[in-house]
Formats: sequence, C-alpha cells, structure tokens
Amino acid sequence: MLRTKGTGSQMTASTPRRQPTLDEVAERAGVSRSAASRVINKAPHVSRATRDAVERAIKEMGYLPNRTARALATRQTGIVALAVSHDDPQLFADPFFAQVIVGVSAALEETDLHLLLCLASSGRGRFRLTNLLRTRGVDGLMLMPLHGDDPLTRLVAQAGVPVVYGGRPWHVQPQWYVDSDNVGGARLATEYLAGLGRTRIAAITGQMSTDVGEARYRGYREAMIIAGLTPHGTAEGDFTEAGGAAAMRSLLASHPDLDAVFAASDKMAAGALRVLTNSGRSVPADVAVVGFDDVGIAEHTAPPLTTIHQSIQALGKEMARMLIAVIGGEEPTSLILPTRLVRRESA
Amino acid sequence: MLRTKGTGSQMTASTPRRQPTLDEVAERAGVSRSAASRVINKAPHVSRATRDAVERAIKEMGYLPNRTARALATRQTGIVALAVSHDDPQLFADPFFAQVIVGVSAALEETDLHLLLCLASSGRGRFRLTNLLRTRGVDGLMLMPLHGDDPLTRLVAQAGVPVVYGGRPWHVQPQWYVDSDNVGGARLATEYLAGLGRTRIAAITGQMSTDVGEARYRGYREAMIIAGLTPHGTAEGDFTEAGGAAAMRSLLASHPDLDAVFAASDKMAAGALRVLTNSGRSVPADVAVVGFDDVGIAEHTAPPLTTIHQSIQALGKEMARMLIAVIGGEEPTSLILPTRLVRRESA
DNA sequence: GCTGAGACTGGAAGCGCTTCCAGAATGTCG
DNA sequence: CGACATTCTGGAAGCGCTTCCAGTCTCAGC
Repeated sequence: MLRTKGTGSQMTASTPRRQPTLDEVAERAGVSRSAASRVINKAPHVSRATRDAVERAIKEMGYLPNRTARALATRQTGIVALAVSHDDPQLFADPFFAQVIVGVSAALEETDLHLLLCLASSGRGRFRLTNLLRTRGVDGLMLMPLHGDDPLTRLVAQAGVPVVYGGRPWHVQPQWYVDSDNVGGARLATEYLAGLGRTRIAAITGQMSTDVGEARYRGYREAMIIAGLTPHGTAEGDFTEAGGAAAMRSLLASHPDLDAVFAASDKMAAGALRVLTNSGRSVPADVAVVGFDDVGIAEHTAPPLTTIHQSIQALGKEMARMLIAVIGGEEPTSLILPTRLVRRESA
Repeated sequence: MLRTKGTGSQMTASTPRRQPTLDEVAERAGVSRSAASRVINKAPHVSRATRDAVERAIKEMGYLPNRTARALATRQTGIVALAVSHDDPQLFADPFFAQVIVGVSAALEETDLHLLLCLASSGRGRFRLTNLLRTRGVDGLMLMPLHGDDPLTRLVAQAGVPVVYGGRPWHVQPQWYVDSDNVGGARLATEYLAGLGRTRIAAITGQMSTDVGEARYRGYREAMIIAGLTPHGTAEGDFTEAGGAAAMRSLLASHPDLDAVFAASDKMAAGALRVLTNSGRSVPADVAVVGFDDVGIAEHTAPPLTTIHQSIQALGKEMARMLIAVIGGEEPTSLILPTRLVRRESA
C-alpha cells in the first residue's frame, strides 16, 4: 500500500473560529437570550425592533444554532434512522437499497431531518441499533425486515421511538408500514400468463417463511383459481439466481411439460431462464417467464424479462413521509403501493 | 393507492417509560452524580464500593446515558457523515456507492460512531450539508467529490470539522484522502495490451476535467511511452455507456485499424464493446478491450470484460479509519490503494 | 385618569451529561 | 504518632439552547 504525505496545501481547514453562541448574539443585539431565541424560532410576541436587532446580529456574526444544544432542550435530534437488517452485509449492495435510500432522501430533503444509515447485519450491528434508539439518538426509525422473523422487529418494538416498516415482517402487522402490493402483482403476472393462453403455469416462490414470499405465492394461487387452472408445479427458491436455477431444474424434472413460469423475483427468473435455455427450450416460445421486482437485472437478461414493476424509490419516499407524519404527532394510515406489469420479451 | 388501517395489534410500542437519568442512578446507588459519571466513563479514582453500587443501580434501572446530553457536554456527537455529491441523485444507485457504504460501515461498526448519509445533489442538499457541519451536527465528514470542481470542496473546507476525501478533487490536494491508484491501474491495463502484442492501442478517457479521468489517461500515456508505442487515437467519454459508445464510434472513424482499446471505465468499455461488435469486429480477436473499475457490469458484458479491479469497499473502509484517526487527534497519512488486473475474455 | 387585556420582555429553571476543584478520607513512612 | 502523598468524593459550574413565568409596557375603552 503506497503512502503519500498529505501536503494540505490549499485545503487545510481555515481558522477554527468558535461559532458564536446565542448569548453572544443576544448581547450584541442588546436583548435577552430568550428574546433572541424567540426570533430564531419565529415564536410570537416579538416586537419589530427586537426582531430586526437580533436578525442583524445573527447576520453579522454568522450565527447558527448548535444542533446538539437544541436537541437536548427540545428532546428532538432531527435525525431519523434507516436500518437494513440482513446477515450478509454484502447483500446491501443490491440496487434495491440504493433505491430506497434515494426515495427516503428525497422526502427528507424537504424537511430538516437527516438520515442515519444502520447496516444491522451482525449481532453487534443490532446492538448498536437498539442502543441508538434507547439512548435517544434518533427521532424515528425506518426498518426493512428481510428475514421472516427478524429479531430486530422485537428489539425495536420497545424502543420508544416511532418505527415505520418497509415491507411487513412475517405474520405480524406493524402499526405503520408501507409495502408493495405483492399479492396483486403476482396475480397480475399470473393472469398475464394465463391470458397468453398458457395453461401449465409453474411457480418459483421465494422463501415461504417471509411475508413477500408468501404473498407472491398467494397472488399466483388466487389468479390460477380465478383462471380456472390448477398450479402446475411449485418450487421454493430463496430469491437468488442460484436458487431460481435450482428450483427451475426441479420443476423441469417434475413437470417437463410446463409452458410458463412465474418467478417471485427477477433474480430467480434469471436463474430459471438460464436453466430453460440450457435445457433446449426457447423462451418465450416454449416456456413464457414472468419475474417480479424490475430493479437491476430485468432488462439485461436474455431474453429481457417481462416482469412486475414495483417502485422502490416510491416505497422509500412514502416510508419517510409516514415517519415524518408520525413524529409530527399524526396518525397516518399504512400504505400499499401498486405494481404494474412491464412487458419485455420473456412472455 | 390502497390504504389499509394499521391495527397495531401486537406491535404497538410498549409503555414509553421515561429512561432513567444519571441523577436517578446516582441517587439509587447512594453516590453523587459525578461519581456515577466516573463509573460510566471508566474514569480513574473510583473506589471499588462506589463502582459496584453504581453498576448495580445501572443494571437494575436499565440505565443508558442520553446521547444528546453527552454530546453537548463533550462536544462530540458520535456521528460522522458520508456525503455524495452529484447533480443526478439517480446516480447514487450505482453499485459503487453501496460498496463504499459497506466498507465505511464495517469500519464504523468497531467504534461507536454512527453514519449519517447525505445525498448532496441539489443546491438544497449542499445547503443542508454545510449547515450540518457548521451547526456541529457531526464530528467529521467523508466526501466523495464526483465533479471536477465540485462546489462542495470549497464549502466544506471551512466547516471546522475534519474532512476525508474518497478520490481527489480536481487539481487540489486535500490534506486527507484515500484514492485508488488510477495511474498505476491504467498503466497496468495498457502494459497488458502491449504485452499481448497489440501496437495500435486507443484510449477512451473519462472527463479530463476530473482527477480520475486525467489520472487514468496519464497512466495510459506513460505505459505507451515505456512500451515504445505512440497513442493510437484518444477520445473523451463521460464514464457512461453511451459516452463510451460515442467515443468508440469516433475512434473507429479516425483510426479504423486500431487493434486494442483501453477504456477508463467498465461502463464506457461496455458501450465500446457494443459498437465494436456492431461494426463487425470481433473482441478480442480483432480488437482487445480492457476496462477499469470491476464493479457491477464487468462480468456481464459480452464478452466478459478484462478490467482493472479496485476495491471500493476497501476504499470506504480506509476512509472511515482515516477519519476516525483524525477525529482522535492523530495525523494519518493519505492512502493510495492498489489496483490489479482481472483477466476475463475481452483481452 | 383608571382599568384590564394583550403584547412584549428578561430572569431563571430546566434538558442530562462531563469535568474541574477543593476538601475529606485513606494510606504510607520515618 | 504526625506529616505528607494518594485516592476518592460531591458540589458546582459548565455545554448552548428552549420555555415557563412573572412582571412591564402599551393602549383601547369607559
């Protein structure tokens, strides 16, 4: 590892002039500290003269209120956390999270809340998070539970700060959440396959011990029933490409005559696509495939994947908005965001 | 948009019992607040008896020190910020950032610092960031300057908190930075192409108004000179796939006989690959291509891309470590992280 | 001119913690 | 056993802000 000596030429921090305090501002303006505080907080009962004097002093001194002191007095930190929980920190690299963050940031940008990011993968990470909550380090939490029964959901329940869920933990109905319409999306996908005239439609599900795995499978079943079809093979994957491939292989073994596959995620669909192609089947001629998510790879598979689109960015944005509302003392209702079918070439 | 009423059944926050304060702990332990504080901070001059009493009280009451109060007293927030600056917030979705974040998080996990994420794209975002710094909202900043002359570098210089750069801003040598060895990597790539016996090696550069664009081009030139070759066409791209394609087209027009291309990013290489294939040339038989970055797409191009690997995660980790050191009063030296060639099929 | 309702103001008491300091307690040694 | 160095201790003064409250001031209305 090369080491180069920083020169600090032009970029050394300039004189670390202590920031002026409210007292100093008040003194300069010739008023009391309380008066100055009122001006800053745009509180009522401030005379024109006082306001002007304080505002001039503020401008002249370049005053900015100290965040921490304000936080202590108001018991509001002005910070909300987004926690992502998964055993494999590497999984955070999924573009999914970037989208969530972009959405959350967009919503926060309009407020003066800042975003703290917690990758609570390890036990240590979870510990840090719960500590953060109990020590009143943040005003609220957005949580993305990825496991079926994430231990975090329990830890967080008694944290004393509002928690908004992105997606739902398994078999639990949080007070506040925003989720994609997984059931509806899966139904859409299946209906579409049925509408294409396919009758032997198999499903590759996600883990059935997660809410999204279960919900997407439910949507598939419901649509099959409505279409008057019977499920033609089901294999459980794990939302990964490898898992999708394995599921597809077992499906081909048990139902070699299938003519369509609904995969509960694009990654699994991508794996399935590979296996189908390798087995000599052509997609979509022999077998039509529809995925779910439309984030990242769907456009880049061969052939490009017809899939169910969900706006992850919108999900992030709504989570943040909901949290802001809760913090503000409102009682927002939870949200289910719509999904839509995106036609490409695999079906 | 469907709306469902949250039931809050099992997940309502339990009694929001006020957290005990240090005073209460001290009282319960029968000692003064100062004594209790000393125990908590593992300060010297605490008798065994006092320590035991306080620790028991802490355990019994489930005491955890209030972060904000502590921050006010110590003037340390325990929070560091990672700021990403780019006009297009969408660009944050690049897996690059996820890697940085994973690296940073890994380093922070061992401390009790938390990570604040700032997407300072808009003017508003920049304003929020500078405000955060001046209001003493964070103890330090990690900055990824993406433009050539990002306005942020200036704003941040007088912020009064330590700043560590990831990559270097253009034509400025920050006091603390960690960067990939862009020159060395580009040299590696070019040497490799020359070693393959290619002699008519063109370059697709990034914006020459960025440090990385310039550095990678410099590496290419240096290697060419050392190999006794003369640059065989240079076109400036913008690090995007489309830009790479355009550059490749202009290169083919001016130097139709080129037999190798060094592209200063994988995305540009991907674009170039497409153009080359469409022009009827085969890669690597007719034209060998080497990219740079090895994050995201390099494995998925056709053919898979030989490229220069840089560990973005390591970069994030080192940035965080460096910032921690600076905050701790040390004077770390800046770092340049090594790169290495990854052979795939395009060269 | 007097009254009472507002509008305004500054003093003071927090928010919950750290840290300095003077003094009390303990121990050591000749 | 006294002198002195150590170790401990609690009181008090912050950190920089908000907010309650009891006053002061202004002014319409009678």
